[in-house]
Amino acid sequence: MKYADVILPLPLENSYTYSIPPDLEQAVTPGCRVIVHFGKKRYYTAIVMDVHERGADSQYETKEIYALLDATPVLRRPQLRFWRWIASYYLCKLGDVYKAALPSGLKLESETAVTYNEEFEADGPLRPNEQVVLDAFTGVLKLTVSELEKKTGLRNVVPVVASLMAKGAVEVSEELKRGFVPKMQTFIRLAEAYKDEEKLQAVFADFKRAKKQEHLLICFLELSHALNPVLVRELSKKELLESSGCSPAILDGLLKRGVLESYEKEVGRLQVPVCRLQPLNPLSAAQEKAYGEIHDIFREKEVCLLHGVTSSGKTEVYIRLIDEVLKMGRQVLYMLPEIAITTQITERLAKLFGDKLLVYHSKFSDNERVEVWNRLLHTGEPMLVLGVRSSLFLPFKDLGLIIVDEEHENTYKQQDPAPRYHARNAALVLAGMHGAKTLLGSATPSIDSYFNATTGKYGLVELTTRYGDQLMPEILTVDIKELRRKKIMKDTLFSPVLVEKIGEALGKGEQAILFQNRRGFAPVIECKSCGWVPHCVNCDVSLTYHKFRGELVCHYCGYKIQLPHQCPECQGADTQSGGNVQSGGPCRDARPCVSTLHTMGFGTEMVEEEIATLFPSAKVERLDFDTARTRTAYERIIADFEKGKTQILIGTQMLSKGLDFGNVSVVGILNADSLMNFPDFRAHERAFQLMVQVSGRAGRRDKRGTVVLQTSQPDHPLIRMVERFAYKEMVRLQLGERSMFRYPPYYRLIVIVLRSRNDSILQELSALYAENLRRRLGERVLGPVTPPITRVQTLHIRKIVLKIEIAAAIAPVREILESVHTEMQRYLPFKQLIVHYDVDPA
DNA sequence: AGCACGCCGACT
DNA sequence: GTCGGCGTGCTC
Repeated sequence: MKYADVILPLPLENSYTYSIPPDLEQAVTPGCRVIVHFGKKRYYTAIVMDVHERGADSQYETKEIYALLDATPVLRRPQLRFWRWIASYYLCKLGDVYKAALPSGLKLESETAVTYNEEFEADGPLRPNEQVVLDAFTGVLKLTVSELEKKTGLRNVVPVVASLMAKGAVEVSEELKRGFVPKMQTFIRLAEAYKDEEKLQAVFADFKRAKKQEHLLICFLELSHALNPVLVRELSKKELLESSGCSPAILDGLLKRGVLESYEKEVGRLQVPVCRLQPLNPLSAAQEKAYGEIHDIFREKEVCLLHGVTSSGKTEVYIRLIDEVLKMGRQVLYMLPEIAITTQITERLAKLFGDKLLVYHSKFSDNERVEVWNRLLHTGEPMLVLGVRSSLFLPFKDLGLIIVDEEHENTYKQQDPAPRYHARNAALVLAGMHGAKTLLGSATPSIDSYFNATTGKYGLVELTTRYGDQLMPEILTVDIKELRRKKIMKDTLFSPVLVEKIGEALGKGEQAILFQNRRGFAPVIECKSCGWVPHCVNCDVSLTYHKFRGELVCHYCGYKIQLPHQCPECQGADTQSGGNVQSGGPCRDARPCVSTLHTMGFGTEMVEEEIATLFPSAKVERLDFDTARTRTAYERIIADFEKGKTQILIGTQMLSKGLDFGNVSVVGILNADSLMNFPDFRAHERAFQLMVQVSGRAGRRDKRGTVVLQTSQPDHPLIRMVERFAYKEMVRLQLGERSMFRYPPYYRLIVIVLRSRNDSILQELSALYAENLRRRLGERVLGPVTPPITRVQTLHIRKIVLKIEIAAAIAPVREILESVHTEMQRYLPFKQLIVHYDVDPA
């Protein structure tokens, strides 16, 4: 008897052993997907890790593998090694990695389906809920439990279904959700019998009045070259009907005559390659030099950091390297942060690399992602994958190069569900497993990478001139505190300079970008009579006012309510008291003339509203999470701005990601303070990166751009450094602080996040937890601390921070963490805590 | 993660 | 007295 150890897509510690049915003994191999029954009901897609003959000796009863999904493994051998590394370094379960790694089209799960029994007649009165569930079956016989819950609006239909089943009204079964569905298309071919010219002549002679059919057949012969064995090609039904202009009825006539035949064929969803590939652009002298240096560095080092100012043409250098690696017959992974993968870059690469290019992106459909996966799995060809974080998990064969563009982007760190991995750092490990080189690129490298590059761990290459010797933009810092004091900026978000510069730009047919890293209309509203502020019921945050939708929304959990007509606390009494606004900014009545509610602070929606009144004739658009929900919406906004359909683009940090616009002469940073003043050791690094990246959007081929930087701390050292694009100075200053306060890159941070619904248990046990850790790790343990946002989704949060010497091995630390965790489980209320680790938090 | 078992409050 | 709330433990 053979057994397979499998891993399940669940956060479980261990692998599970199933017996292999005799007829599958040969076929089940590591890396294959199998369907297994796990628990009382559910079926899951599991991955075979190991096949062996021991087993059966243990306490539990071994179940049999239910089905084998793959004739050949869906994973390549090194991938499992990579999964194991992620799980061990980022302190999570292998099942978490599995869940993140496979596109969901490859992870079929079972779901309970409920079938209505048509013969059912109630022999007694049904309870109201039972009737509601049965009523959902009008017109359909079968529904899944989740469909039923949606349709009935009931929170928990399972018990109702159970009682209906007992009465014989319904039956339930476990069914696998549909996974990957191949895309089929109908094609048309000439029937075998008519491949002979004479026979075909006879058909034409026979057409008589059927002129349309005759026309269609001629079209078919022309398009398909069916009679020429050299040129013959497959012709889809769609193409035939479109180019001939005939209706399906006419084709049916020919099909009935038996002259033509139709057949179904699987077609790919992946982009159709452009017909002719373009040659590579020649590199500028500076690019050529950088390219040469990278080459030299790769002779001795595994990693190279390319620090190239915005518009220096880093992409051209990448393209040259990609081309070279592909020509050596190896594969390339080109990673970008999620929102930077636009049609711009995709088209550019498609023109150069044609069908060697694969794009892997969360906004692609799941079927498309499975196709990319399968394509890589079944080919050893050199391929270029343009992808996001999760593309690290694709089944590469022999990677030669990984490019991590915009390497400083913190979206490379996965935040919420485990595995909380950093794709840039994980890329280095993956590259190591393939013997590949890694190129990190950024205009504002992360301090960590820059540190590694200057201390010799990585190579460093700099591109200091912008393409075409375009100048860096001029930065005009505006003291908004002063302007407010002088009542010049009393009730507006825009300083006079900014308004003037925008006006000038519009006058010359140029464009402007306005940056405010906060979406919605205002982050807070307040009753100016009684001071009431609406808060989220689940989280410890104020609700953000979204004027467009008339809602108050929680940006942490999505909870939303309608904007109340008046203050629910005081009903808007005492309207005359005139407000207790302390903040410097302008404020608006959330419901003018009606209530005492007014706004505090501002987001992109308010910027949009005010700009529309200042420049009524300009076409304005907003680019943020709310307007760019889908790929098409996002790309439309970008495309409209590129084409000049829009003159002013307002947005959050979505604007800062590697977009190149040719006609932007003004960039406004509306409030730099909100970027700098938040409690995180990386706040200044990030603020600098954001401001420099956004500023980099200003400037045109022939003209220096202008950035208006509004802040209430114009003398802040960080602002001064942004003005001069003094990257190295910023790094030096930050490194001083980091080393003094034991932060990365000198120390490795591991955060233990403890959450609980019960705050007092959380307080007590987190202190105990930290104490236990301190006993083993001493001064390296900080906290527990309560984060600035103390409660998210009804869970209170505390954090314990570990600062580990960078040279220390992680394995002993992991052992200590594990043993302390086990120790903690002795305390019974510990079960009420949800604990996870965040290694190298972003 | 599900799902079942098991123990306590508000209803028939 | 039950229905059903969710705390706790297990799944090869």
